[in-house]
Amino acid sequence: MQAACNGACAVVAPVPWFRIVLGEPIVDRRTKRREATRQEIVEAAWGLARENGLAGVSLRDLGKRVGMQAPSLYSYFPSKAAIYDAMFSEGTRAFVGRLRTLDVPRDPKRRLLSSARAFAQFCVEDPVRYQLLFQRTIPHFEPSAENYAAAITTLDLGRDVLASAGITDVASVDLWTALLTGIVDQQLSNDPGGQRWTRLLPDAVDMFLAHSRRGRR
Amino acid sequence: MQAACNGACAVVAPVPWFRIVLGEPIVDRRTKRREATRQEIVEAAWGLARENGLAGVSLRDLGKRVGMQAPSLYSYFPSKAAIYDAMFSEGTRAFVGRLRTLDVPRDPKRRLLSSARAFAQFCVEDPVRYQLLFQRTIPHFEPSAENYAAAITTLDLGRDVLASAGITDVASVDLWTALLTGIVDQQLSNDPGGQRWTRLLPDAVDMFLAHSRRGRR
DNA sequence: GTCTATATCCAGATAGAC
DNA sequence: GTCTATCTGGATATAGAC
Repeated sequence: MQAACNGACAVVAPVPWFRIVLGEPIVDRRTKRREATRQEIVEAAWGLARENGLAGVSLRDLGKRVGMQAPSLYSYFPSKAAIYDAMFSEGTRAFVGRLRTLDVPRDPKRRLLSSARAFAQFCVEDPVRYQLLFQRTIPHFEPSAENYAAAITTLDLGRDVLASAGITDVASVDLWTALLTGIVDQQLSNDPGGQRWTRLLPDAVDMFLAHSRRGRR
Repeated sequence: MQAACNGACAVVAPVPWFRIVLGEPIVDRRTKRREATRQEIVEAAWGLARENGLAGVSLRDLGKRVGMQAPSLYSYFPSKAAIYDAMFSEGTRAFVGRLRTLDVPRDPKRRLLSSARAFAQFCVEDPVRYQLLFQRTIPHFEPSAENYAAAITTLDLGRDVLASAGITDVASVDLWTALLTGIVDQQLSNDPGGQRWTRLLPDAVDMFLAHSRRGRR
């Protein structure tokens, strides 16, 4: 394939930008292969992060894991931050995908509990992903503007669930996010792998709804 | 005792351990001076940590700040971890000191709110200290066994406050810690310097007490 | 105790041959 | 695209003179 396309078409991209924007499949074999390798690198990075922590991902180890030398990674990503960014992007996509599979019960209480469980489950099942997406603890990395924006709109979905239960005032929403993230955080840091805190979710929903209803009387 | 005094008096300890434990003043001039320098180093380390993050404390910078070359620090601490440990120890001492200044209202609700406010205030006023003491996010550091034990017994004081309000079951205690730490965490990460979440504390206490009382009927 | 000099190790990133 | 070799800079820690 290299031989069939020497010289010119290495420079000129055969796929116009609007086809990418419209989400059409990228047919060019080389681009496809390249994308597959990028994906492979990102997955290896996740593996390393789970083993050594997010900050423990080095390009040397990463190269070793995908079977190439560290500098070769720069053919696929312009910097290490770009790799983190790709991970971040993949994480938010996974989160959106998870939300889509969620059934939406009629009863507000069930609905709130359902979404809370989904969120907690998503966080707890992959602490490193949680750390990258929701905590901002990694030394010199911040997600790119577009990725960050995507994450924000994603988190607004949680607000919508509350709104559908008739809860819209800022104080209540803030109280709910504090309660939910507090449960997740305690679970992850004090009983990783268990469910000492996540099992309190139904209790938490009861408590919260009773209180916010009382406040609205 | 070796363990209770690592670093400072590791080589020659002119002061018997029980005098330290009893809190008697250390009279030896050399030891006194040495202790003062150690304290100076620890304070400089806090300053650096507040500016560059906990992981951003390097021995080079630290030496520069206290006016000595980096290797000279090893005359005062056997390792960088020992410096973190001294910071950790100082942090827990500050926390205990804070708790002591706390008035203890008769009314359980006021008492709970009072302790919650004290905890939140302590965390929020120095995020780096909070990170070192209560989150365990710093790369290769874990507090020494004794320091960790001290911190644990300290945190048990929070449990005692709940017990004095008649709340002793694990689920309720866990729910309370999740709620409290969730508020602090949201405050620190989403509105640093403000009080968007901490001002919800009275609300949170109301909600929690109403729910736990209902559960005990 | 403090210094200089250095050891050792690791990181991300670049240059240029092939 | 991938490699080797290297640059640059950072870290903790040690050796030994003074």
